[in-house]
Amino acid sequence: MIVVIPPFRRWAGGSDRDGRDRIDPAMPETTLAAAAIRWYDENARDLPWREPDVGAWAILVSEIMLQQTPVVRVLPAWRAWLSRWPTPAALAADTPAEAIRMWGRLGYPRRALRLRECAVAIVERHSGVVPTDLDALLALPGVGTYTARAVATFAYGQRHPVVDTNVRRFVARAVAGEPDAGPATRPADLVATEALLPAEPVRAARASAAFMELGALICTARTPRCADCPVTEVCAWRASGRPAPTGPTRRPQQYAGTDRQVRGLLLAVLREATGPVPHERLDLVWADAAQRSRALAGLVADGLVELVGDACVLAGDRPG
DNA sequence: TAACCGTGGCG
DNA sequence: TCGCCAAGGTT
Repeated sequence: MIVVIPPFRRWAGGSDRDGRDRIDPAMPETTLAAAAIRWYDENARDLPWREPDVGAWAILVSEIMLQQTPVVRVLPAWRAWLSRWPTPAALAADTPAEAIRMWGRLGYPRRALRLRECAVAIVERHSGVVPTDLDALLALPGVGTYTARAVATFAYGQRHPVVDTNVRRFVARAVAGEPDAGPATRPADLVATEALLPAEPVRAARASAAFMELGALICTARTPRCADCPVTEVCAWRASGRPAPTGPTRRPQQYAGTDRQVRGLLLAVLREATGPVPHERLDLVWADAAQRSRALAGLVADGLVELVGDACVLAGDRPG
């Protein structure tokens, strides 16, 4: 396996004179981490899942909810969810339908289903305690590379690179000098971010939180606030004159007129309903019958909806 | 790898 | 107005 030494190693360790090619545990933490943490100490948002006494379950719930969903919309949903289901066991004992209802309009309702499956798995495999092991976390439904590392890091203080879209963008700019990150997280992104982390685990966790916060508040996708950035002195993107993205811009995902919109409309009706919803009621939400039935079939296949005779209910809802 | 999977707010 | 974006995961 060929290991490519990224150019930021030139200054990542604070010294490049010995030409070292691997991270020395005793090496002082990176310029980026130190500056980011200093900034984070003064500028971090007061988000409830960052409070010191918050448990792993609450952090896991926040991470799932925050997938592709802005913080402001997650805040009330997170409070309501944990108030109702303070433990994995509590959620595991309830129906998918209630989880889907509680999810409200956060979007991507399959996450509600997976979060409940996650709770079931935690009860069955881990005695109701969110596992600490990275591989055990990765094995949970709805938990991928980012979420597993985020929980292991922020809930348990382990030292892992935590790479979300904010961190990818921040590292792509500050370290690689690129105007934006690639569309998906790659192993190389984990390697590049890991190289920036302080050696001490709890401080590494703080660095990860700081990188994420910088990406969310300063090193934003559209209009980066470089004037307020704590690492602007060492930012490779700024040093090269903030070049604009060159390659083909990936087209944004479509929504209007797609099956996803129809699924959303159908599920909104079922969420509000107290009993089984006749097909005639669902017919009202979308004119195209073929697309309507395709969307409904998708909801059923995903386990969000069940057919009860000539009507529909959220999965697990009692027909009567 | 790329398409699929919601929803709402903002520039 | 409407394209773009928001703490991804799954297939």
